[in-house]
Amino acid sequence: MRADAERSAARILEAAATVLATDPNASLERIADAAGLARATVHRRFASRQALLGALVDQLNERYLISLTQARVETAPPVVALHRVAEAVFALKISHRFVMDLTADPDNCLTALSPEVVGRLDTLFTRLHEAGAITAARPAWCREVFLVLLDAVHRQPPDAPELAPGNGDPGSRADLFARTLLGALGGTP
Amino acid sequence: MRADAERSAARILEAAATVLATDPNASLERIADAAGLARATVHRRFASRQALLGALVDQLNERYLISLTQARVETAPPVVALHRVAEAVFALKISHRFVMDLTADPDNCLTALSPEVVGRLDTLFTRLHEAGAITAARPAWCREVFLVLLDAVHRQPPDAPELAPGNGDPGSRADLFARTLLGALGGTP
DNA sequence: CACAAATGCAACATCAAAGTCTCACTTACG
DNA sequence: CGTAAGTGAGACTTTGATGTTGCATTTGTG
Repeated sequence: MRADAERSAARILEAAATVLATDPNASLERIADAAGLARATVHRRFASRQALLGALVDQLNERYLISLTQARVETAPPVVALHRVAEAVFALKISHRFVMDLTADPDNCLTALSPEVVGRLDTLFTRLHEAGAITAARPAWCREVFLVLLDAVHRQPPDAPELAPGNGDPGSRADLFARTLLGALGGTP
Repeated sequence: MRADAERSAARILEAAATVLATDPNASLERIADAAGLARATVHRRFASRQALLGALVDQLNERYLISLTQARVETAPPVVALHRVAEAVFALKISHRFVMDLTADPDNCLTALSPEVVGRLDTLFTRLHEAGAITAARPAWCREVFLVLLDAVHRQPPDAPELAPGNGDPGSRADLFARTLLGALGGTP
């Protein structure tokens, strides 16, 4: 594969992430426009819409794994790890409505988040519980709240008072998110 | 309008609420099937898909208003009112993903929840804040968390341990929801 | 009962998006 | 530089959903 082809694929994935964040049902043409490419090129790089979505999910999972590793979810103090994960996730600028839609899709047997990502997230929640940072014990419940709150914080405008004074940068959002999540799961932020 | 026609309209709205809860993009044919009616009948009762969605939103708002009034959000102790509203909302069995999707839709200028519902919800949040039940001060932020957590609790299976021992009835879900929301907004459930 | 209204059924038109193909062109890379 | 690969543009087919219409049948209501 030539270098520019690879670049095109990357631009398409980036554009898809951006466009699908605000409209999970956007057409491939809108994605192509956002990427500055012709619609035909999208079809050349990705055989079908399903394939593009799959590649997007794969990329999401890869980046999640990197973030989870860098946050040392298995070894660092769990609350610290949570903040690190949150900051990394907001830096990704990925819409989690998209993930929720995929997991809720009936004809989509595979959950959007890979088993490895789910497992490591669950590890984090288990450690948070053992450390007394949260009272919720069941990782599946924690994960659900985790995802919807990511979405909620992601949608706040950059000038929301809750985000002060960082003004919407990933760190500021991560703080609000971690505080809200810990409270929601029965902890004392 | 004849009595059975009115019944059909009601059945369609009910089926639409059920089907759209699991798939916000379900076709009118699936909704018609769920209602046990022909697709043509759906088009007779509702001129267009948009009209059906509008009617669904109207019904949602009506029921919300009734619930807010019955919960006495303006006068009862705010935490009690919150529990009452939550219980009523879960009894409605309405998907809030649907609402979120509508509010996020770019070409849908009108927000799904009516100004009156939004206003009365904001009153509740303001009273919760004044009473010291939550620390979050901005109603818009509270509303966002309110909606996404409704969705999260709504999606929990009836046998989730968090719901014990009511086993998924509206009251049990309402308790989990209120506890989670208060914690998320900085209170002490 | 008798009539008007509602429904089911099927056919039809319309439309947007997905997917395929060709061809002229541009660009990367050996 | 020359070739092979990538791209843009456009035409085309297919598919699924929406919306419309006509007609026979059923059903509610005065």
